[in-house]
Amino acid sequence: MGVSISDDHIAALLRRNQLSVTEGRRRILEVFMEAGIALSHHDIEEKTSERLDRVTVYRTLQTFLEKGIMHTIPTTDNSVLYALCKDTCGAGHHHDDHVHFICEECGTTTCLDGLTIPFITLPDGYVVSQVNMIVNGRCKVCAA
Amino acid sequence: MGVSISDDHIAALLRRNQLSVTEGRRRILEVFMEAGIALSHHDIEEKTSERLDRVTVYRTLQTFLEKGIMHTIPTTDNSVLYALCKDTCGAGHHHDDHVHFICEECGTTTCLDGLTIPFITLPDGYVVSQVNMIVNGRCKVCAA
DNA sequence: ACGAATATGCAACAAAGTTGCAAAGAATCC
DNA sequence: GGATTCTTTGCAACTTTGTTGCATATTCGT
Repeated sequence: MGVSISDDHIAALLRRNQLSVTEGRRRILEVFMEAGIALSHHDIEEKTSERLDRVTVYRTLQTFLEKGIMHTIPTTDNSVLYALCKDTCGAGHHHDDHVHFICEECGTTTCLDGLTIPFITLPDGYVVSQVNMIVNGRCKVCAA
Repeated sequence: MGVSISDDHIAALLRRNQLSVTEGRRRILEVFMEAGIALSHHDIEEKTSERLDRVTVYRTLQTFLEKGIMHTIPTTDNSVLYALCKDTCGAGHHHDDHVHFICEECGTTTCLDGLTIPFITLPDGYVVSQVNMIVNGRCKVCAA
């Protein structure tokens, strides 16, 4: 089996973050890149089952979060969503300042990368480290 | 045991929302009013255990959400948080447009009622129904 | 105070997430 | 390229979280 260009890209991404290149990590990153939207743990399990153990998926996502390869997206219901970070994100410094959109109809969550979260001023004494903005509604496809 | 003023207030709140006044509902609302901050299901179980069944807590919170007595707050980790709505909220029309603050140090989540979420314009085709804004950082007490 | 309607607790279950450990797989060094 | 070392994976067992059906208890209207 040959290694395609995007496989190389994935391998490079992993090595850049001091992670060994394994089949499981490759597969999970592929799933995210193909999907292009934010995915829940459950989504990932479905798309990789018969290949990866539940526990492996948990641990891999945890690792990706720590390395800053992915970030989580808060949702109004219980589910935690994971999404790939832009290349400009590193382990320490996240540039995760874009708006997230969750469609009530089709359920997909997209990163609105072009839309920066507006700056807000908190009451005295509060120190801000991260701001999240989640918009619920109907997406381009469903609202049409 | 006499009925205090705040008990009366709680009873009135329940009746206003077409809910019968029960010991469990009273207790849960009391817990929230005493706490003054957003609580997870787990928090509530702890503070009401020996009195209320797990299932009752789940069902009561669900009911409060439906009636608009409470709202949920999204968090970057898994947990779902519940908070009392302002009196101006009703079942249909939520005025839940304030910023939520989660302290990384003490873990408390507060509703910054005075801080309204700034208006944003989404790309063409998107229909907005709700906007959430969650700020992570250090609260007044912990940052001092 | 009585009867209808609703809420509660229990039990059993389903789903989600965690931990320890042995085996398999990657990376390193020669 | 092959052995060694370190990391990752899968399995099993478990904890936590959330759900459902049903009998009992509680609330509310009259």
